Amino acid sequence: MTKAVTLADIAKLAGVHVSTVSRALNPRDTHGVNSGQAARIRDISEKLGYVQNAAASTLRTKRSGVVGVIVPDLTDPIFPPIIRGIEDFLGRHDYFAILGNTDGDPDREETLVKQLKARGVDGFILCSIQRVSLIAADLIADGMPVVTVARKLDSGTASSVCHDEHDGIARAVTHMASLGHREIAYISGPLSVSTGHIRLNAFGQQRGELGLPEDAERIVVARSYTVEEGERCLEELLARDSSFTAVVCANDCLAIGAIAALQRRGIAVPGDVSVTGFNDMQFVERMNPPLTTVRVHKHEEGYRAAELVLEMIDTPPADRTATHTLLPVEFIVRASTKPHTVAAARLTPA
Amino acid sequence: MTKAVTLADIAKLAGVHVSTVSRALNPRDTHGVNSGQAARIRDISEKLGYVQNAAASTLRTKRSGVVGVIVPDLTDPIFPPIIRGIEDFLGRHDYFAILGNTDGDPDREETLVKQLKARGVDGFILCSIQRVSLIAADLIADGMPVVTVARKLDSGTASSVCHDEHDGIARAVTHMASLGHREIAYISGPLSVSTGHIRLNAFGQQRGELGLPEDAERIVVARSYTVEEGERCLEELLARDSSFTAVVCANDCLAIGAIAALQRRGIAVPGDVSVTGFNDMQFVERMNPPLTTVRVHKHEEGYRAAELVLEMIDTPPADRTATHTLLPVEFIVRASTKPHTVAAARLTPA
DNA sequence: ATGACTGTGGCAAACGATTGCCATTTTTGC
DNA sequence: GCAAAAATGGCAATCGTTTGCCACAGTCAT
Repeated sequence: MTKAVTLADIAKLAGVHVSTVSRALNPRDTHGVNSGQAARIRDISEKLGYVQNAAASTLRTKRSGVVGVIVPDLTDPIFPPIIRGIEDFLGRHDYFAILGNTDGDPDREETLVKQLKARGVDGFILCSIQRVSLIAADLIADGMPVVTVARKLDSGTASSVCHDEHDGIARAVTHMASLGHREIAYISGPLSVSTGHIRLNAFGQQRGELGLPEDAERIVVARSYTVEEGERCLEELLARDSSFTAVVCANDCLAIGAIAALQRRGIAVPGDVSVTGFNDMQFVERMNPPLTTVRVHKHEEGYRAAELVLEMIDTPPADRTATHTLLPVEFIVRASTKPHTVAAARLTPA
Repeated sequence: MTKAVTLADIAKLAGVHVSTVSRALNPRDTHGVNSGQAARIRDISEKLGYVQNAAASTLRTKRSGVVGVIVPDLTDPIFPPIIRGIEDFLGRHDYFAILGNTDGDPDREETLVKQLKARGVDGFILCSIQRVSLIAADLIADGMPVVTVARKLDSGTASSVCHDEHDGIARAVTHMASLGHREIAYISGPLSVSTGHIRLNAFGQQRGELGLPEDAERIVVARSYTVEEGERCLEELLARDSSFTAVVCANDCLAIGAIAALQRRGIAVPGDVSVTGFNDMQFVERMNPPLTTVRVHKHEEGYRAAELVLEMIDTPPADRTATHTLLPVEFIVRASTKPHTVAAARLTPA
């Protein structure tokens, strides 16, 4: 393993003290170095292929250039684009991300946060957080920069970057109504996370505003945002009452599960029942049927979140103020929804 | 920001020297500490909530507990499960991964490697590497542990974890042949990466072994593993000669693109042309039509790769020996392939 | 011309953990 | 019971950077 070039090596070659080299190489240092001298030093450093030893620098400055990113599960297709956005912004500023998966387990999340803190991360981006989180509260109380992405804290104490989920769901409901559907079911996400909560509220409110019949039986809450839960919830819905002609789902995975369950029972989508999702995950436009859904801008969401943490890192804790960014959504009509017809209203389970 | 507990804090409380504390807390240290004393120290450490300062430890030991993982693009659906596998193994051993995206650009890869080295990563897992790579060679020559995953070096100098791609393609070709297809086209991946090279060879060989007609016109090489390239390659194929009844694709994205191009021209899949993919990405079973493909075990692939790097890290460079793991594949028949019929053989572009 | 100031450089002390070496005590072997 | 060896603990150096402070010029204002 070739030994790395250090400041001392450069100093010796340049015939100056290491502190001078450090200053010449570090533009942030207010202590001046003769510009000719500085140029010469930078030259030598370049020639030797110097790269700063991150560990030493971190030890001294307490700045690691790393932010911790915690997600429930990287393999959930919603996260890769968000993370990519985060990494793209961080990379532009010589920062890196360290990733952790919680699988939705708050204990695991706590361990992860502790480990990442020990590793000296400069801030956290949390995609895993529930509406109320002791972990996040502690982190913030400790002066650690924290931003939540795609989710937010009820308390609003952490900066967040989310989408206008209320608008997204409202548009889905309006779309269904404009297609003539009146009996609209809803598969909600878990209410312990902001997305579940906000979207369910939005559904209820928009249904009211459009004067659609209210029926608590037609709302079922999933335990997680998964295809399996989508299937289970749809079965539950059917078990309760099968007179709905449309199902609005709190996200794409739930919608995919719902569609699978419907199709398995011989109920055509959108022939008999229309379904919408939320997120516009990759490839949902190629599914059978192509999914009508709410498009969110995942890359930008992550990018903005990274921007926010880096800003916070450069702001003393006392001067920080939580900002809540709401990105606009788009509504994408594809083939999983169609106008309501009387014939279709008679569901005919196989 | 609450000040972190250090060894010195514990030492003061325990009335011993910091070196003793360090040894008591570090099971690897051969220098013994009286077990009663050690227990007492561990107790105090526990009570104070001590967590080791990673920067200091890294600086001293040159071990960071971080491995660099470099992928072309995290949002390519093949990578998240692999990375998850990597992280799962690393996490079990108190290691973390730092991720970098190259977007297939070797320059970007080089920069990334340099930055990660400066950050003191203990090893690299490369998913981005081409068949011949100066970067990888340098890294290895430098004594850095390197394992490539889902790809390998022609030189074989880096350990690798891959799937039996030859078998995968052979099975796809055999499947097509057993369905009665004889005019089989192939959309290859870029030949600069091992997957492209190996799979193309496998196609040629298996086609020969089954006594199928050979026709160089029916092979087209994609510039990247993307849906767009799949579409372009299929158009190219059609432009050359449209008498094929089956298309074997080097991966799922290419297959999805090929199917899209076919469908856009009014050619039914699998009615007129059968198509296979490779990888069995998430959700391809729900596409239209559900994709017949070769399943690879992505999580395990990553998991094994992580296992390998950690082993290498614990082995002095001189004692290391490159190992090449070949995981078995499964062939999954779904609905994008069907028996060849004479009627279907007449392609009728819309 | 003198004192204050600015520009530039060096010195040395951190940061926190690890580890080779020495010193002491205890244990062991004979 | 004695020498040799093992066990245990402390000391101090070290990893590579950063930064507060001091020192020495040369510059400027008075």
